[in-house]
Amino acid sequence: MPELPEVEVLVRHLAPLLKGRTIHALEVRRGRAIRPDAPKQFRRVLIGSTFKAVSRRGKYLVFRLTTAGRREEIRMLGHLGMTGRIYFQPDTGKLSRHAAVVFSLGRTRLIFEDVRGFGRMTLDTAPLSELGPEPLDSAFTIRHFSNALRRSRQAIKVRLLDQSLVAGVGNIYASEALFHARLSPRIAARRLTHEQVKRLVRSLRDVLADAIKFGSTLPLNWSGAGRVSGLFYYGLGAAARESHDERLRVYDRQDRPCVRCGTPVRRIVQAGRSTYYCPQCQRD
DNA sequence: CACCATGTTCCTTG
DNA sequence: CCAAGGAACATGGT
Repeated sequence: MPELPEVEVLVRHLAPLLKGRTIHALEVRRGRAIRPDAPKQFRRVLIGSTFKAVSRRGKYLVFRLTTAGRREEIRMLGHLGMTGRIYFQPDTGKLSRHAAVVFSLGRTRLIFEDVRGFGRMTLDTAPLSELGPEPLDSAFTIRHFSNALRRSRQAIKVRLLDQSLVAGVGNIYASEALFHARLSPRIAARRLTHEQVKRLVRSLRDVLADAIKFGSTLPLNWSGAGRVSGLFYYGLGAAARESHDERLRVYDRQDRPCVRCGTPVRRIVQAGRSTYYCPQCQRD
């Protein structure tokens, strides 16, 4: 599911539904899913508390809760890893095989499900302090970005995945933003000109904002019952699936024609991850 | 069987 | 000390 736009769309979905709901019971079915927390402590803190708000920071979901008789609010983080999903289910429904954490909220329950198990939920908020600026915030400036890039010989594509540089960009949108900016993924970060950095900042914003807009209009099946389809990991109808596939302009399009010039899209591996780009539009 | 997958963290090497 | 590369984590799809 999980890059900034997908998490943002999920947060917008969850926030109004969770607000005011109280956790009556909580089952940790896979201990790894709440690392580094201990299940006992995790349950003790959360049972009886009430959701106040849900927001996003980078790829993290930030849940704020309060408990009667407790002054400070509780913050719980959610990270979806590669295959995490969060959804509501009637209390009587059949639990998914990969349901890792189950929050009972009365007649419904909130499920954190994760096939591969790279995601997690935790009361440890330390990871937030490691994150760079939000790419869609005004605090993410060309000046700041340019300074941060100047210190690295690493390829720009690889740098974009560093969450301390800018928060929320993942493997898909890194390729998409570079294609949009017509920049080669292989250029060393420090070699980017001021003009190129400017273009990249704009492209990151455009690509991410478009994806959020697109995801917000998709008829997603939030129940968790639908089959996984595409980035949003929630069921889509056939028509929606088609438009979803066409939304990405280079990612996962190896050997297919570039949507701009027709040159076959190339796939390379950088830092162990696939990068897709058009060798014609994105020259070194 | 082989290879690939939206992410992060830890270990090693230079 | 830092930067960079690679393996590990775990499961499923093609």
